[in-house]
Amino acid sequence: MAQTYYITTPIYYANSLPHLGHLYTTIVADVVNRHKKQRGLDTYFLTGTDEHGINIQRAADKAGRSPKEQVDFVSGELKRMFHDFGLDTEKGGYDVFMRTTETFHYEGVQHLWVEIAKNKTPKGNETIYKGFYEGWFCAPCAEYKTEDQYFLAEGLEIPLCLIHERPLDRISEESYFFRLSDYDEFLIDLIANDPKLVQPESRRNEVISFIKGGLQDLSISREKKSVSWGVPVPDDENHVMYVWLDALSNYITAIGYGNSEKASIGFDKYWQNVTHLVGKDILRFHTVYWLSFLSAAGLPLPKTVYAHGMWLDADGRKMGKTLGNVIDVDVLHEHFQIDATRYFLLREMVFGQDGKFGYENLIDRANSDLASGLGNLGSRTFSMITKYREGLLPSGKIAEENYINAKRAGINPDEQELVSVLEHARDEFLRRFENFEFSLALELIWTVIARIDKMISDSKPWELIKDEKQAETLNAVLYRATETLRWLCVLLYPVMPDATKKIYSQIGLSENIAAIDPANLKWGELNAGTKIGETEAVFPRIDKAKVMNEIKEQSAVSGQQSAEPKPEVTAAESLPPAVAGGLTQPTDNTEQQFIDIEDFLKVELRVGQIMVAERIPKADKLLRFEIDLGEEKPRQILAGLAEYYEPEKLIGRKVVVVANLKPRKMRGLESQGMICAASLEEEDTPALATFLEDVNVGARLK
RNA sequence: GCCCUUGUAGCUCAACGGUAGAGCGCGCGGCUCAUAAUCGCUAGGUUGUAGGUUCGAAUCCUUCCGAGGGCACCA
Repeated sequence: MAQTYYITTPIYYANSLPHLGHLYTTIVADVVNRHKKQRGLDTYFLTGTDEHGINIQRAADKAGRSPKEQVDFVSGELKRMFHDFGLDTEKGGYDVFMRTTETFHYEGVQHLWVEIAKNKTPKGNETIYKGFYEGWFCAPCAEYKTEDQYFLAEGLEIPLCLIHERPLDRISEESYFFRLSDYDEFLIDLIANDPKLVQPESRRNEVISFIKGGLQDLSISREKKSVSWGVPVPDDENHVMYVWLDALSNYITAIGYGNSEKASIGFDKYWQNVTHLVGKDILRFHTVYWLSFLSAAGLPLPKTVYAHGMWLDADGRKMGKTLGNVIDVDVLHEHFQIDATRYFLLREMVFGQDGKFGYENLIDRANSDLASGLGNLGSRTFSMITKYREGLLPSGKIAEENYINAKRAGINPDEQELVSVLEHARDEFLRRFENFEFSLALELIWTVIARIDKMISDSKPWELIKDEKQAETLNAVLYRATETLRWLCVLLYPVMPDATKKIYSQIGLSENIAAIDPANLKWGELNAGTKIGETEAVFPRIDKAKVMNEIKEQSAVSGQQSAEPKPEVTAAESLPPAVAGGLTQPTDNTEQQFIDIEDFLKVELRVGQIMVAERIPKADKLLRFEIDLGEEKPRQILAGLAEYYEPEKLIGRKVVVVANLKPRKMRGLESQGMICAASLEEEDTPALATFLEDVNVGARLK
């Protein structure tokens, strides 16, 4: 019976639309999955969406949908993207698109809860207990605030909400807790003793030092009255499970843990050898929490949790809407071959580190490595076979009496030298692949390509053809090039399934390379006499200037569009909250409050022009502005925009300023007002309020 | 604020105590089978800064400057 291999991407949170990050993780998982299948393993590949929680409710409310409609929409969009990029089941991609709103998952995760509750922690305590979750709560936001979401004003003890700048309430609610604090020693032993478990090493060290800092018990439920969109806690109708327990357990429920619907997939079979791919931002949850949960339930642990890095723009900055440096997956799909994108993603990023992604870099890679490199090697080889040998692959054997001629042409009569090189490259490639060193593995393959190119250039087949005595030398060159290409197709198949299949069939072969184990490749198995198939460019050269222009025009257009509010969102938002609230919005804490015109007029909004904008040393978020409001001198105003805007680019811009806001000190600097900006989601880039018409500095808004 | 990582040729990175390398890009030359592809050659770095340890430092230690990351209930 074949060994099994189970690989997962995170299930993506269904509150935002698909982006490059989703695509990247899923492509890597797909590559690994195809590779393991080639190696003969019985694999299972999971991706999907995480569909519960307060943020889903909010996203749904904002879009005027029910939570179910919201998650159906987002998971549909994600599936569409995966389909576009050939990652779906029909194309040999994922085996299951998991959704946490499915009934079998409810069953499974409830079963898991009960199993955990039955057991004791490593220190002999109850694993789950009832207590109170206490935190700083902002009523207008209707949520608990974490440390980075509030600030302490000078002289005050009660923190203020960063959004509303009003005091938070200290409140508590009943909650079930998982006794995570009992798992610190267990986790440290586990992670420190198994270097493969948490990778890469730098992240592993971070996780260990985090655990050493001490673990707090984890709240794993919320009262139904505050969060209703979730899996009910077994035997307590007042609670639903809170995010992580629900989300993480998808990896086991999807293959049949605790439910009968998926039992046939085989929990016992696949759960014995698991690899989780995650983004570095959620590594902790997949190690500290997940390993503890599993252990508490008496279940086997995954073999590897690998955290990959983030894609930055070509200049190394985070991608964001305001900077306009987001890589648009639809643009990728429209302008680039899927396989070129796959190759780029694996070749350009050292897996585990951050990487830079620019369309220009992608084009350069595609042109130099794929078109000029692999593609051209195929093209020149097949063309020579067609021209010189009527399209039939000659034998690579050189008779002894011709050795001298071969040597004269710079060709080693003994092909064993090349075979050793190739075998070594293959073994090394596989080793690097096992270690998730994709970029190194691919780099190595390209040294082989260079070697064959050099063999051709050195032996000059176009001259060999003129000399009858060199017929066998020429044959050997052609055979060696073609046989090497066959090997490369098999090796590169997981990364570029489509292109390698094409090249393979251009060689004239028809087996399914998805099922050929590269470890079993043997030199010489390519038969002489093979008829070269139809040849056309597998990697067409990309006209850089042209494509870059098209992309620029396109993003200019879509930029304008996204500056306009999307109709569906607008419609929903313009409804009174009571109507837009949907099914689950609790009405108690969203009391509708109207203000009088007098109230509004108390707020002095004025047009200001930014004269100076600069970063503040050691402050991640704050920018310091000097803004001309038509007063004697410009005002100093601080605003938390540093993550979203380049200060230099803001100079000269006219903005809306709250002019009579009580001055306040931040980082030792006094802020004399506030700049108005709009954002839908909290993590959205705030858009600065501005004017289409020319307007005088100091003008009042009313 | 505390902790960690990092700063090497135009770009991406390698060398991790012993005369600084590769790929891409640039320049020149050769070749024509090939997707203006390919082959060869050249150029270009006092290895962020200032000290120290050592026979010898990009590599170890310290200072400073710059960049990135981690410091939990948000998936």
